[in-house]
Amino acid sequence: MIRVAIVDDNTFLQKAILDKLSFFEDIEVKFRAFDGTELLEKLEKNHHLDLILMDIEMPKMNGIEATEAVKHKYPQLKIIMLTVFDNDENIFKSIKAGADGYFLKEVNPQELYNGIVETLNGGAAMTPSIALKTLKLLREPVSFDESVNREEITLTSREIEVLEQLSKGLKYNAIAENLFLSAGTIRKHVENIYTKLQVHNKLEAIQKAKSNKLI
Amino acid sequence: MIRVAIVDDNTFLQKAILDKLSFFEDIEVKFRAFDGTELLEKLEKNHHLDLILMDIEMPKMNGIEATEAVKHKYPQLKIIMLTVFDNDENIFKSIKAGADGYFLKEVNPQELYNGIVETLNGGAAMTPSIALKTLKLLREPVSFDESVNREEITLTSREIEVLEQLSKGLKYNAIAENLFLSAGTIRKHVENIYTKLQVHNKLEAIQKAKSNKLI
DNA sequence: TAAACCATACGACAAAATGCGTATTTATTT
DNA sequence: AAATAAATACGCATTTTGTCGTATGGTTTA
Repeated sequence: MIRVAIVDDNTFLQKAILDKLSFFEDIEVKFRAFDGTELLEKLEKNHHLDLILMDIEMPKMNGIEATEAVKHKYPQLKIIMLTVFDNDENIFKSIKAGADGYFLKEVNPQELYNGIVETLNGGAAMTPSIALKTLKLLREPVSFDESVNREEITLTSREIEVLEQLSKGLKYNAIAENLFLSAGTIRKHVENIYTKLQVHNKLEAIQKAKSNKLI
Repeated sequence: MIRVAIVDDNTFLQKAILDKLSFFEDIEVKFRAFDGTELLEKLEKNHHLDLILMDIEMPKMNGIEATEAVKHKYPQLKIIMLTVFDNDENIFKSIKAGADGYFLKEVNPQELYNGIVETLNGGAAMTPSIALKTLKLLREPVSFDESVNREEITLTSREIEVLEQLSKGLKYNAIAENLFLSAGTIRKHVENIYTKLQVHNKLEAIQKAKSNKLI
């Protein structure tokens, strides 16, 4: 059985998706949610899921933010975006957020089913019109991204130096020796870095710093 | 003052480099070593250095291995390769190992000095003939690399799954919940991963796995 | 059928990392 | 001159990691 969740604020469209899935006996819709917040709550209690069909336009937490949050906490869960809008920005942001596929809601049942199966087999799935847009986005990089997404975070040069050594896998003591400081100071720098980047461990700090081109 | 170390197994060539550097009063040669092993030993006691001039052909531990080791432990130290050979493989491997510059030993004093200063200012330095080779190497990727460097490491699918979640910054408990296992099992998997990859922490495991295209 | 490997699980100890508070000195900015 | 930011440093409590050993059932393979 393929365990699926549907996230959409529109009851009518939720029903439409349910109908499409009802043709296939090996798909079980474990639950539905009306926005990202509700999805995360329900996942807390039951993340015994394979895949999420996610709308984008939703109140409270939209599908892109939700995708980011889910992928961060449950990287093994597959997510297919299922939305009526196909503008470049949504597609781009969804991919960035970690979506595994992107369908328009007008997709027919069989294609949707195939897409789900392919995604679970480690592939990606999208309607042709979306695929074309994806290729174009790849050919001409940048655009909304970068400027929009990049937050205003500044690290001091010392902090960057520490972070760079951290990213090599060095321990606090080793970094302290390298920079002729006490280990306590390194720890304080790291602490300040975490606060600035709003993260709670090395890995996240390094990843966030890299995505913001700080290191 | 710019603090420099010279690593070369040939006393005669060591002297030649010393002579070239002697023209510049702001360069102080802190010590000399005859191979990578000796360099590492001396660095243990005194890594209050700015830059290392490194030969490639040396007994015990050659310049490429030494560069890798030094860069791993003391990422802030700059390293300029200084060798008589300019074959593609050496250049490529040196760059991979983290060298900040690459000069042939026939380089004249002023150019060497300029290269050192530029490197310390965050740039890179190399003789034009090397620069050309570098560009060519960039244009036609692969070659010796990949196949040579890549070791035979295989992780089980479960281990890869765990490693992927690790790379997202998840803690053992979170991964355990995601995969419906005990935290102890996750730790055992991680332990096995470390043994296979011959590393001792998350960061190194993730980096090694990525460079071997395991994740 | 053994042997080897894999996935699972627990316990124990040491080392490392994280979070929070506090404090001093120096430089920069208002 | 006062306020602010940066770099340095220590201490304490707690959590997380890393390393070791051991064990069991299942699967694959020689």
